[in-house]
Amino acid sequence: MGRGRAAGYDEQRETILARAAELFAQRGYSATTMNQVAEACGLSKPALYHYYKDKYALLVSIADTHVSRLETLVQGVLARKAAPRAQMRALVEGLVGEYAFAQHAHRVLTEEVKFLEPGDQQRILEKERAIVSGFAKVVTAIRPDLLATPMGKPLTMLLFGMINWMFTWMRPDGELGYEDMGPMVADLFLNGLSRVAVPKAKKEMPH
Amino acid sequence: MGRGRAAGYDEQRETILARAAELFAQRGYSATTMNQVAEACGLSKPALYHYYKDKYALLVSIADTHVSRLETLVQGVLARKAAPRAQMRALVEGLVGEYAFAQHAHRVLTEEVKFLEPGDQQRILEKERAIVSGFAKVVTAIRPDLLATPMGKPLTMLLFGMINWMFTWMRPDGELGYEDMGPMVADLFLNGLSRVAVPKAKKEMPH
DNA sequence: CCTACCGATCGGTAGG
DNA sequence: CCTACCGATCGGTAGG
Repeated sequence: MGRGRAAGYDEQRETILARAAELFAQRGYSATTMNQVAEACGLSKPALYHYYKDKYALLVSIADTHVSRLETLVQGVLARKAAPRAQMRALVEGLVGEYAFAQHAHRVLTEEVKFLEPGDQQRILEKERAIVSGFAKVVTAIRPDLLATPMGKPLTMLLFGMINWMFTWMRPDGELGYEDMGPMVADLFLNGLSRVAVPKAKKEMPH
Repeated sequence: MGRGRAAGYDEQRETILARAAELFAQRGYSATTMNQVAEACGLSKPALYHYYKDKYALLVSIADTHVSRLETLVQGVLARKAAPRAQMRALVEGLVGEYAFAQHAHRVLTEEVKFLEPGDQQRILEKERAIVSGFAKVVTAIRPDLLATPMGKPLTMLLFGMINWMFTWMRPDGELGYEDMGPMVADLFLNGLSRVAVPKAKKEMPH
């Protein structure tokens, strides 16, 4: 593709996005300068602006690309009908793998959403909600009794906490790699979930 | 106490710290302006600078105060000798309670550490490591067989993930409050931890 | 002399 | 694709 565009235009855009994601993840969106992005890409600042309209376009593109990949992954797992516990393992391992593949983009997605303008933020949070819903559906398939409680979503979010937090403390040279973590997380969560107590007489909301 | 200082000086400093923590948590350290901090405190900017040397002093003070409270809490629980599982419940519920009490400071501690200068960052990460160590000690007291594996610290960090991530999704008007979450997290983790599989023939590092 | 503050403006640097 | 800049806004401080 690229009639009218130099060969390598799209590749260059992807490279820029990856470098920008790394810088945004390390220093934060608002503390990263476009000079730093340009330098990391081996480009002059005007050259950088040839590929992306402005700094904000980089942020939106990183978040959009990543959250869409995650959503596709979740829909794919749910489409393959399987036992709930097997689906949960597939979801957890798939998500950990996706994050390992794009850990900088993932940290940007989780920590820099606050810099998105309302419209973009809403669109991306919508996709995040779809991802969480997919997980929550499997959680309540494993523990149908939780449907009568307000615990389904909180338990699902605890699972996301384990996974999302991994990328703040794991080091690539650590003893365990991402491929070890997926099963460990699934194990811990599934074993815990099976036995979580349902509080009796959980307060019904008055309205 | 205030020989030479006006009455209310220390109270004013605490108020400023709380307001700054809220702004830093919402907008990020580097995107928050000293004008915004001053305005949130009902002070002029020069008045604000009367209480804190500069913007950076606010960040260090927020992080230091909060991490020290957490460390004190953990040491206190460990000092009261009790059964490991009871200690774990006390740690989790204590930590969740501390976070609920200072959720803005907590988000600053977890998300804005990157803006600390190397010396300050090291001192604070040291305290964080002490906190994690306290938890890890109880984890291996519950599952002594994990001492022979590299899983003790990762499992502990999964627990921190559940707790730290709570503050990104819980809403004060949600169906469940922080007082409900502590027991739920402890339940999920303890039930899961008891049954986490130890992979056989875990790779020994060659050096 | 002190503190607690205000209106105005400084030197530097950001995105573009 | 570069040097050279701009409009604006930042953190921090002067005099009073």
